[in-house]
Amino acid sequence: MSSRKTFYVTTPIYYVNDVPHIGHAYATLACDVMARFKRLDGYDVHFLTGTDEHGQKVEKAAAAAGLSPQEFTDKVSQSFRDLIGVMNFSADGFIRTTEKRHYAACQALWERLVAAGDIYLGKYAGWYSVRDEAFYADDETEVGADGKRRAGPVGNEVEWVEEPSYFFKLSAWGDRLLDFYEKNPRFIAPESRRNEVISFVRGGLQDLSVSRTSFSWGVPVPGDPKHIMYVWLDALTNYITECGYPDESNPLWRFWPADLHIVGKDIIRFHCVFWPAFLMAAGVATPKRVFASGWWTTEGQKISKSLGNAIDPVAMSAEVGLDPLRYFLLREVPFGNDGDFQRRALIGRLNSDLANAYGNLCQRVLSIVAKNCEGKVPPKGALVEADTALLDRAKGLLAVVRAEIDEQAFHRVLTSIWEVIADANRYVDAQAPWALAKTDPVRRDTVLWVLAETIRRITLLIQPFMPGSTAKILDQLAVAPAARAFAAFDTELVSGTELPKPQGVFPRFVEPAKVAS
RNA sequence: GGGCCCGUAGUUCAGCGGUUAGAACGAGCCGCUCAUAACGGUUAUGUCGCAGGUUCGAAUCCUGCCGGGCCUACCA
Repeated sequence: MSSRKTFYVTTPIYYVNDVPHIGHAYATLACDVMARFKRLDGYDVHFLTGTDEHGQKVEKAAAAAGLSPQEFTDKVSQSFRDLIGVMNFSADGFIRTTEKRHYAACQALWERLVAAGDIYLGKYAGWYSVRDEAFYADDETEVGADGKRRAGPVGNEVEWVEEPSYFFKLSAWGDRLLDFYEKNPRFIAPESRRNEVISFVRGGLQDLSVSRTSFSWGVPVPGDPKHIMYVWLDALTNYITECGYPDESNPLWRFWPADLHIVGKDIIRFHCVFWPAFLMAAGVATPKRVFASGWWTTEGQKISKSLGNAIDPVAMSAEVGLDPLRYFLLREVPFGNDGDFQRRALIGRLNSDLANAYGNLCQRVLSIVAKNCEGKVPPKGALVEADTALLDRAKGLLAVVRAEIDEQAFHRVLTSIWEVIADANRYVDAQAPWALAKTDPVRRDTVLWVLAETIRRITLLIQPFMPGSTAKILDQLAVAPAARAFAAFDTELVSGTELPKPQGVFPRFVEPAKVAS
């Protein structure tokens, strides 16, 4: 029915072995901004997040908690679903790998891979450490003085284990993957990740063991249910399960292939090597782009459970406000880099960028309008050069921001917008509308109109980052909900429109502990 | 061991062959008073990690070294 361009963006599905922290919120936030931006820009958008719930670890964690795996995952999955509300994420779908539809999709994909001749039954053999629950390659082990073979970080004893396993013929896909990367230079970002992946693939690929018989919490292999599918084959499939795979008549199938998978840098290989190989083998279109985000540290330290220094997005947003937190995460660090979460930096951004620059700009302009223009959008008179210069900068922003959004360069988007905010503050000082009030009210009105109009344009563009706060500002400018999409970017505020009483949107943050001195 | 990335003002970073190396935040001084003690103007600080080399010319290219981070597959 719709001929609009589609845009499909996904978060990683989060492993339920962990409770949500700032890292999860960060990846989902980036997707949320992409989704909101594209919706405002007229796209038919689907934004998916969810939870990855299978595997031996979950099985064991559930047992330890005295719950069935299903009860356990129900509980943890819900905490991720709750994060959506807390962070004001605009997810269209939430998928769980324990859903029936997902089993169906995984099994269908498996059968397609078997039919294509890319899966065979073999034997998985290796040095296994019971303590580490992990296999080690030959060269990762060494025989000690006591004649025992050891491996791993703490040198646990290993034994030779063989178990039947299905394999995916990944070794046959190296050249086709390299070719794929070359023809699709935008497939992996940032650049350094792309280099890593290419050098990994150039180094040669081994066949991938894609089934396990050592546990049962997962998707059974069709026709051989003693085998459970390798969790990554299972997990990656979620992106097409959502679109209805294998039923290509499903209305959501229009979204495949995905435009963007945002992932953590730790799972880049699964998304950039295994996933396209599986899809190509099964004859399914490959996603267009995978972007690897970095990690956050806290005040210079790695986030770890033992230090208990994980940033809780719920508590943090309750303290400083949700939108300032969202702004900070995407402004402070170039997306794709690692970042350090410093409280001082967060407060600094909140006060200087939001309260002083943007919030105060809105407030100073709107309060002059309220006091001088009968609370209506002032009349727009003849424009002079200074007026058009500012208006043109604001108008030009949409094209700049579009381009940066498509690169996931969120910090540059915000930098560009804030340059115009600084211009607007300079313009206020230069034009001094409070002085014009006495000498030239007509000119004053035009100046105020130019400012209100500039604020409107800027605010439209900030919506994806701070949806709650920008809605309040647009309310204060009496911009109708229908006029908040980018299709209305090049309309103008209509003089004479009644405006509500202005109210500050970004209060300064003062550290409660700090006593005024 | 192999590979990738990074080291530039107090801080976070931009610049990636060409006049006296930039921005923001923070600091000093001045101005303004519409505004959330907010805004504007202005000043200051850098052996551009170290050492060689290429070049008329290098933060920018090459080599080596020092320091930091990441990847080097089957827990996810």
